[in-house]
Amino acid sequence: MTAPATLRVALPVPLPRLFDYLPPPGLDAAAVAVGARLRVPFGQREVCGLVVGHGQAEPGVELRAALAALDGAPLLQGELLTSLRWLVAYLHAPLGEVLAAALPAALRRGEPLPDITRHGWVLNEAGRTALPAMRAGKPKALAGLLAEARAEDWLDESVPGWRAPLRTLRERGLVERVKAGSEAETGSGSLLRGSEPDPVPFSANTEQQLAIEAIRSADGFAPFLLDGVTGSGKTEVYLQAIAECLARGRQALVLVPEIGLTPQALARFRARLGVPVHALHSGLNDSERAATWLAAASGQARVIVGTRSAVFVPLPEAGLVVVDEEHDGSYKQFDGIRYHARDFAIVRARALAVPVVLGSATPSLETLHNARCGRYQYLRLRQRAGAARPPQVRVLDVRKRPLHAGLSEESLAAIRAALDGGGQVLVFRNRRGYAPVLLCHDCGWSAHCPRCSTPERPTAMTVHAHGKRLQCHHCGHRRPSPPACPDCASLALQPQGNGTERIEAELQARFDAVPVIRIDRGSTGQRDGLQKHLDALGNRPGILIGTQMLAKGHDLGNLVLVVVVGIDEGLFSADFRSGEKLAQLLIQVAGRAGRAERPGTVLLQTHHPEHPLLQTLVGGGYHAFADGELALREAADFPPFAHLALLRAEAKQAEHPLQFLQLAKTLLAGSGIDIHGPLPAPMPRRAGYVRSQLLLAAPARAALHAALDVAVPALYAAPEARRVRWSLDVDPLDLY
DNA sequence: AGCACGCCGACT
DNA sequence: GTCGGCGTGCTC
Repeated sequence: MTAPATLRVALPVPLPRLFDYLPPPGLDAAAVAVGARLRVPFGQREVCGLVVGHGQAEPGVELRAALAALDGAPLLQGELLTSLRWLVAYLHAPLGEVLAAALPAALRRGEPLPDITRHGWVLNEAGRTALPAMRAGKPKALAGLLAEARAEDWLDESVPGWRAPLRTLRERGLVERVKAGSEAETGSGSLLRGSEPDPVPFSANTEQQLAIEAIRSADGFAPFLLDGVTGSGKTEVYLQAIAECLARGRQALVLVPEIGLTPQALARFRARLGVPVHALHSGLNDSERAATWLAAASGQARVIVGTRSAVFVPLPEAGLVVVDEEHDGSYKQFDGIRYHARDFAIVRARALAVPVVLGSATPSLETLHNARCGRYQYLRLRQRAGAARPPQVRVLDVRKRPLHAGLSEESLAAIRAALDGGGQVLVFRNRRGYAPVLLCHDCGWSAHCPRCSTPERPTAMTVHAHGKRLQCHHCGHRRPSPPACPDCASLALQPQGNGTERIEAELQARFDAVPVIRIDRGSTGQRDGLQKHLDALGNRPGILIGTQMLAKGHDLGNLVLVVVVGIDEGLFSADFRSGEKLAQLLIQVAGRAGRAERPGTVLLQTHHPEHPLLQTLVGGGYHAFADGELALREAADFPPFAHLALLRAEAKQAEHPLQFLQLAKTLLAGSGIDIHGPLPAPMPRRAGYVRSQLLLAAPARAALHAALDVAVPALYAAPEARRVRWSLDVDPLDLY
């Protein structure tokens, strides 16, 4: 007698293994497809997993039967499933967790597939008869449109408030509801068609045409870096490439950063492309997300624009992938499955054999390096569209100057002048969660690690124990905080940091005649809250105060001055990527000023006016900075010239993370990769947990992964692992 | 990750 | 006397 057939199931649990089940009662195992969801008993509970294979029961192992197969056809299959398996190997993460992360939450929980049938409205016989005689008004206007069947989603986008006049037509018995593709639908498939593409002719300059032509002539997988300054028309290139892709009958996927998916941006895509554009972002509820995901899987959705997790939509008819603002840190997931959506987008484009366009005014050094090595085709847009002129950038030395809530008197005078001239001001506080650095306000001195610093790359020591102690986060070196500045003997040593609240209070007191609006997560509810604030301000003089949220996106029509405070932490942060992040941020913020006819001014307040990053950036722009930074990274064996992974662990008892990481170090020793640590994390205590980490580095990616392939399974099995919360971060963006 | 089982402190 | 703290172990 042959062994019973079984189902191999990946479950959403942090265990690096699969589980075998007998098929649900009354069902043959072969009838359950790979890629379908399966509800199974698991311990004392029920969970929903994915079938990833079939097998045979081994003698002596008691298997439980699955409860129900949830899908007749696979949900995950083909290229997406293959790419996700690649991701599992790359992240060294459990298959079940990765597959769960790729599914929209509603489907992950095992909910039934939502109905994605599209409906529309069309005039019936009576309606066509009545139309000519109708009184002018909204019902008649709508009736005119409904001479042809129109989809509800098209009406949502094109005819605001259409449901009220529709009600009138329905009460008079003039219209009927139809399904897309049904016989009642007049015309040929008109429900699937959107509005006509915007007839406004598109005028590309030479550089844009070259870029469009290069993307058009790509055959199969072809990665592009589209490197263009703010206002150079990257979006126009995307739109042309997408239109081309649609014309070939293929789907397009566009990834945007979290703050980039504004209603205005979507409206522009919709107006220009003439097909429904499916948005996938945090503002949607679970069933809307599931519906969009399925619409992509069915081929119904032709253009999908979404944030990080949209990289997991199925694309059975893919033709193009775009990653806008590819340098943006929000593409990296920071908990759970720590994937990078930009990197995974490239993997998928390769598997799908389609072009992938990475766009940015400030490309990440990884991408820039790939472009310069010839791995990506390098497309540059240097010309700004229209009359926009770049802003004037000035570095403001604030050493020994009196500061008012962190603002120098020169900055305050500039703000006064800008407001008096009827302009708007943005006070941008750089705050990216850098660990605090001790700084001398009189001379700019800050503490550097004597063991890890080089003249080109000083490594800051971070402030611990309420300012009493300094510690290097690379080598663990510790010393007490000095009572006075070792360089100038000043007592004006202070940990960096002036919150936006204090700046707001100061500016409100000084400029009480104009609105002072603080924008941050606390003061502004969600994405729409910010837009409402901006709408209320209009073009009137006023002051905006904020952090990253204000760096880009929303247009401020009358912005003439940007004051940037708090950049010194970024100049000397312990994190090797802080310079790159600061440079990108400063360029992006500067791009906010002077987008109108008059050039804007950007003031950079600093205790380090001579710092090479500022000098290079102001003098030579982002690419001059990137040249220097890449040389430093190469000399110091940092990415993109080395590959990193960070093993983190935390527990309430300090010895547990150390024991765990020590074990990891033992498991990895002898594999030829560099191991640094275990070190206490720069912010070692959070909510009673003690955190520690082990940094792994290798010049070649293969060596790093070979070492992890051996060590990670052993870590899962180790008793030390159960006493800590641990995670592995491949290609970490932050070293903490 | 959940969830149960199991063995020690402050409460009705 | 029990309610509940989180250490340890297991999940086809």
